[in-house]
Amino acid sequence: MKSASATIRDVAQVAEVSVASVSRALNGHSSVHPDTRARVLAAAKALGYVPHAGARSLSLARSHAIGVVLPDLHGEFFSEIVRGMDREVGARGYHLLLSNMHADAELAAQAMRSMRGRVDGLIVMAPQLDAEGLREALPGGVPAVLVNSLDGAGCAGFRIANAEGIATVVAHLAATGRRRLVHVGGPAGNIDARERCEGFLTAMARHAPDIEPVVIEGDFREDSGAAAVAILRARGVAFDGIVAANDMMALGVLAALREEGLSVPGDVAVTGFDDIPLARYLGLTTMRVPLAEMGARAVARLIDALEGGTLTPDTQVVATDLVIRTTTEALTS
Amino acid sequence: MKSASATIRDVAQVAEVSVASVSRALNGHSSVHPDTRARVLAAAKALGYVPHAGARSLSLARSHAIGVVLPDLHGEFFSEIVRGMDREVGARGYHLLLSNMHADAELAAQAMRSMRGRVDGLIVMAPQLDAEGLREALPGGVPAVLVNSLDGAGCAGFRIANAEGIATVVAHLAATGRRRLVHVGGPAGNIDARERCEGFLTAMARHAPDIEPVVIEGDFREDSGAAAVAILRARGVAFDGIVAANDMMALGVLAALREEGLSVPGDVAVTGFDDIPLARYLGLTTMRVPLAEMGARAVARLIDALEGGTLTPDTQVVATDLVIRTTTEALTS
DNA sequence: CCGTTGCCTGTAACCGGTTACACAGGCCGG
DNA sequence: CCGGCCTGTGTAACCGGTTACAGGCAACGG
Repeated sequence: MKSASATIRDVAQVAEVSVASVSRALNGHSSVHPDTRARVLAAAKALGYVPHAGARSLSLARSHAIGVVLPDLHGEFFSEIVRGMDREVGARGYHLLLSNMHADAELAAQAMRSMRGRVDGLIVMAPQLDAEGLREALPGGVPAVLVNSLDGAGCAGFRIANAEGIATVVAHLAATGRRRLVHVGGPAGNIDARERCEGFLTAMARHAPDIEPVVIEGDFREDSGAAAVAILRARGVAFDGIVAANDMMALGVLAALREEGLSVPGDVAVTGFDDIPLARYLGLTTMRVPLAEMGARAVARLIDALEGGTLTPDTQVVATDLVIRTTTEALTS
Repeated sequence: MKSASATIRDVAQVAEVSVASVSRALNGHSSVHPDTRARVLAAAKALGYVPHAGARSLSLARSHAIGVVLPDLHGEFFSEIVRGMDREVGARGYHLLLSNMHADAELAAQAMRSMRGRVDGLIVMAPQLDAEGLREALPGGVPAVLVNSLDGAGCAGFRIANAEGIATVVAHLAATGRRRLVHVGGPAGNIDARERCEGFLTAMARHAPDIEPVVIEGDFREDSGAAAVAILRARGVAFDGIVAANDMMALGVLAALREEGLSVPGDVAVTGFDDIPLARYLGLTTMRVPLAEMGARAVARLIDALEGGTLTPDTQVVATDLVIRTTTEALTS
C-alpha cells in the first residue's frame, strides 16, 4: 500500500523485533518462535514489504539470474533459442538478463563485463567472435556456457552438427537427381557459416566430384538470398539446386527464383538450415536444429553447475534432422 | 587473469590508495590526481578488476536494468515486442530482465515482486489480467509502463487501436463483397481479444446489420484457428469471410480451409491481426501493428522517466494499418 | 610569517539484506 | 542447587561498492 518501499528495518520496527528475526522469519528458518513469526508476517503485510533482491543477492552472492549475451534478436534463429532458455529458466526459478553484443570484440567484452555481479552465470552466443577475442572478453570467475561459439577458453558449450547436417542435405539433393549445387553461405567470420560452407565443399567432393562447386557469400538475412540469385543469373551459372546456409536466405532465394520465373522444385531445388517456424509454412526442405531445446539445455547445464554440480568443459554437439518438404520434391522421372 | 574476482579493496591495496580513490578514479571524477588515476588504472588492469554491478546498484539505488513481465514468449507477437525493447534498451545502455508470468494472478504478482531491487522500472504485458489483479500485483515504488493491459492503477501505458483496426478489416471485406463474416476470437479474459471481438460486432452492425454475426472463441494459437473451421463446418454455417483475432489463428484457418477444399480468396476471404513477420510470406491480409516500435516506445518512455522526466499516467494508443494481401483479393466480378 | 584557499586523499557511514556468534532464560539431570 | 543443553533472540560484521565529510598539504595573498 505504501508507495515508498519499506525495508527490513521498517518491518523490524513495526514487529518490535530485530532485523535478524525478520530475516529468519521471512526465510522460513526453523528457529523462530511461532508468535514472532506471526508478528513479522503481519508487519510485512501491513507495510507491503517486498525484499530487495539486489541487496539479497549481494549478501548471498547469488542473484538467481543468468545472463545471455547474443548478437541481436533479429530473425527467428536467436528468438527460438531464447524462448527455450526462457522456458527452462522459468521452471527453475531464475531470471534471464539479456544483453546485446555488437560485432565489435571490444563492445562484446564490455557487454560481458557489465554482467559481473548481476548474474550467477553466463550464456554466450558469439558466432562471429574468434577464439582469441572470446577468451579475452569472458570475465573470470563467472561460469559460462558457450553456444555456437568457438571455444578458446576450455568452456562448456554446445554446437550444432553443421557439417554433418549439410552433408545430409547434399546427399538428399543428390538422391533426387540434383548435382549442380550452389551454396549460399553466411557471413565471413561466423562459425556456423564456416562449418556449413566447409561441410558443403566436403560433401560435394564426395557426391559430385566432377562438378566445380559454387559458393556465394551472404549474410544470413533474407535479402542476401535474393542477391545471391541475382549474382548467379548475372554470371550465367547453371544450377539445379541451391543449398542456403540458413532458412532466411533460403526464403530470399525462393522469392527471387519465382521472380525470375524459375519453378521450385521443377527447375531448381532449394534447401535451408535451422528449421525456423517459418520454414514449415513455406514448404522449405531444411535441416531441423532443435533451437529451443538447445537453449533449454544450455540453461539446464549452467544451473546444474551453479547448484552444486560442476561444469565439465566439453562441447556437446546437437544433432540435426533432415525435414523434407516441397522445395526438394523429386523430379517426375 | 585471476580466476577469483578482485574487489575494489584489492585494487586499492595494489595501487596503495584508499578504496574511495579507486572508486573516484574509475568513475572519472575530476578531483583525482593524474598519478593516482594512473596507478589505479594499472592496478585494475593487472588484477583484471571488473566492478560488481550488484554492489554498485545497491549503493547507487540504480541498476540500469528494466524488467519485462509477459505471459510467454510463444508466437511472434511477444517476440517482436521484446525485440523492439531490446533494441532501444541497448542503445540507452540498459539491460532487459525477462520474467515469465503465468496466467494465475498470484504467480503474476510474485513475478513482479521478485523484480524489486533488481530493476529500475517495469514493463508489464498482462493482457489476461483484470484491472483488479493487475493493481494488486504491481509493486509500489517501481515505475511501470503497461502494454496491452487493463489499467486499474493509473499507470502509463500503451494499447493497440483494436476496435478501429477490426472495423477497418470489416469495411475492407465489405468493400470486396463479403458480408457473411465470422470472427474467430481470442481467449476470454484477454483484453486485446475482447476489444477486437467487440469491435467486430460493432462494425458488423454497421456494415451488415441484416446478418447475424457469428463468433467462435479461440485461444490465439494456430490450432484453434483450424478448430474454428471444423466447428463452422459441423454447424453448417454459411460464410464468405473469416476475421481472425490474430495472425496465428488466421494461419490455422487458412490451412483448415485448404484441407476442406475451399479456395482462398475464391470461396472465403481470410484476415488476421498483428502482421507478424510470417503473415507477409503467406499473403495474409492483416492489420499491421507496429509491435517492435511499441516495445521500443515503451522502453523509451520508461527510461526518460527514470532519467529525470516524469511518467505521465496516460495511455497512448498505437494505430494500426491495413495491409492488403492475397487472402482478401476481390472476387472476379 | 600566518591565514585562507584549493586540491587531493582517507575515514567511515551507508545502501538492504544475511548470518556467525554471544547470550538470556527455561528445563533437565545429577 | 548447580552446570549443561536447548530455544529463541539481538548485536554486529559482512557482501562490494559510493560519497559526505574532515583533514593534510602546498600555494598564495596580505
